[in-house]
Amino acid sequence: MSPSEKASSRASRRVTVTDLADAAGVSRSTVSLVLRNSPLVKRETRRRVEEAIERLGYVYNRNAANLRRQTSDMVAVVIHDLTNPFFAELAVGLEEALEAAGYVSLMANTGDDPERQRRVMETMREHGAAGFILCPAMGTETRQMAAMTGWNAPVIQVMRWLPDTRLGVVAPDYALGARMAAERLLTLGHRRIAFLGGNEANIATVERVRGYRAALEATGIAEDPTLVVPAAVNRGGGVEALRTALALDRPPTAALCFSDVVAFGTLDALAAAGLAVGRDFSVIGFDDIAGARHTLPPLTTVAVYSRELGRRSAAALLRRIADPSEPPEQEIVAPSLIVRGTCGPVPAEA
Amino acid sequence: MSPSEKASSRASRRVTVTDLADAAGVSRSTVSLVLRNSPLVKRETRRRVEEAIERLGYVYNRNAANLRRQTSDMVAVVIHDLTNPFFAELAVGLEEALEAAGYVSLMANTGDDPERQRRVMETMREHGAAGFILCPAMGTETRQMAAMTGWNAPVIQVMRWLPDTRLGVVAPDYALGARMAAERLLTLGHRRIAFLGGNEANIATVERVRGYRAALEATGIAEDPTLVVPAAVNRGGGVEALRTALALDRPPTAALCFSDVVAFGTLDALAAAGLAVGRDFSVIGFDDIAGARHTLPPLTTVAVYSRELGRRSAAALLRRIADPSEPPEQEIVAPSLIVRGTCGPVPAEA
DNA sequence: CCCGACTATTAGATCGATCTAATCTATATT
DNA sequence: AATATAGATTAGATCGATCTAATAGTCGGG
Repeated sequence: MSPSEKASSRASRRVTVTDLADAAGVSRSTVSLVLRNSPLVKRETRRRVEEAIERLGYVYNRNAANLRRQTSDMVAVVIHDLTNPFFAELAVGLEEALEAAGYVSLMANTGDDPERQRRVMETMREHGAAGFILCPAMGTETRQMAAMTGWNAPVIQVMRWLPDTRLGVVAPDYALGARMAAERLLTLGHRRIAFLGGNEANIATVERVRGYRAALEATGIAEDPTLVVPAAVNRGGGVEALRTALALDRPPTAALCFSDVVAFGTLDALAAAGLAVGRDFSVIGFDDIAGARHTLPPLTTVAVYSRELGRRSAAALLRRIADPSEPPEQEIVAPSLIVRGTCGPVPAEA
Repeated sequence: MSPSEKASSRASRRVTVTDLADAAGVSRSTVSLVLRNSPLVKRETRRRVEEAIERLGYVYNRNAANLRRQTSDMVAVVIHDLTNPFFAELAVGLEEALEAAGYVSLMANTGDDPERQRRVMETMREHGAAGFILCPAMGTETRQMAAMTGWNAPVIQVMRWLPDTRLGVVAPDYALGARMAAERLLTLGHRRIAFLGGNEANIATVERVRGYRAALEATGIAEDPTLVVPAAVNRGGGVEALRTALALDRPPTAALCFSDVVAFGTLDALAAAGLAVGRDFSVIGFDDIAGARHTLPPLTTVAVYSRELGRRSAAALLRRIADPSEPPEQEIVAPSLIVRGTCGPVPAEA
């Protein structure tokens, strides 16, 4: 192993199969067979090649191999906001499952910028990504999504989706989650229930509101559009939305929030208004992020299991990569209601 | 140009420069010049080639180009925990800067598993990553890091680093941050100050404790080892550490926490113990994550600007990719103290 | 001693782009 | 008219691996 010192110290050309072939006294073909663990090669020959690999410090070139084999072991993961813990969990679940399956992740954060999204997806396509996992940026045009169906790689939308395309989808059943949450509040006697946060341009809001309305309707409660208060999906949005709701002529006694983060803001604003959460006013969040169990009182919320959704979308993509003829599926996963301490019966004087 | 039609309608083989050359009636070389925007080609010729690109739906193959040019436009980003908002911000800053520079990010989450880290780094190396950004998993062996210096691609450690290697580092000045925080508490009259959370196997803890000790020593305060309470760097760890500290014979009147998340737990535990934060007990966090301004009272903390650190580490890596002879730098960035509401003068009766 | 049936190995083409060095016009210079 | 110069294009080798089809070598059966 001492002669190898020289080779590794020279920072020159990289070591290739040809070098290995020369060093081991065999052909490139044989080296290639060894690299791919073919049973065709004789024990002793394999040993010689492996010794050369070790001695010369050979590094396999996956890009060259993929080029020749017309395959790819890269998957594109395009998320709109990784700093949102909900999507960070998703990304981690995705990457974990892809790595386990032998794929490597090309990851990008679009910051909800459709133009940047278009750019990175194009670049990843030029890199020969075997498939795409996409959480579409707000404002993504239908045309752009439709164009992707022409690509020869499968695309799975996660968490958000555009309604009119024939691409795969993996997402929580937002409508069901919202419905379960609203039903909980109805059971507790609440009749004026607000929906706080979100934006009807976003499918995730549309679906949640749909579930919320369905629950009210099933109980025979007349719809009051003023109770649906759009707002930014961050903590500040929650503060603002609650203030708006409380200022109504007939204010609500409970609120269903777009997300846990929005619910945090709502709790802040309730504290500021001197209202006791769970007694004077009830709140339910959405997502069940890590912080949800630590609010005071702990937040009742709808768990969507984003890490698990990451694993499932990876699995769905891998299925379609393995068999492109498989039709795209819409996998809508049921969430569950996590009852903690922010909900109580409707206050007496109401 | 009509015989080419057949090729595009068959969903079979991908379109290559050769197809474009045939369609435009020029050679592959000329097509290649057009693709790279060379000024050598005549206006009219370029037009013909571009028309063919459009018509045949050509997709550039970056891997093939990189193979031939012996270059790479991929950078490896290996983070130990993306679900930690502090690191998520880092990753977003990194990816943003890399994308702007024309690179694509191979991203992986190691979950603090050194073996998984080794595996993904090896895979990314085989993909020909032009450089590596690594936040080393806890328990990473020095040997493994040393091996990377033999790779022909630059490696930058971020946020955490192993002390004995000659790789680049970009990180906050944890010692300075902790020192500033401790000095703040000393100025307010506190004499018994605890350090809560972290683990001395982690350089980030070692450094913070060093800064904390330096501040005490400069004020002539004798060191009390019982006041340094190791704990998990999550919310539960903060709860536990504070309880331990309060149970001491001579309990502290203030605490410097390993991170904001630990500080959140500390605030939880203080509330549970019936102590008023900022009056009975003072707390300072570390990181300044998004939730820090929303605690009650808002958390005084040390801001490390992780997104900016992401940009800087990307810049440092790109410099070394551009000029490999450039020596690795250690870029230790000064943080700043963000004074909010969790600190007050030392209570009278103490 | 030849033939078929294995086992182990290999020469050479190939994946999709780029690069080098050469070729071929057309125009300007002497 | 011959030559130099610049502009536009191209043939063919090349990057690092893999694949196909062919070739040696070995052995037993007839």
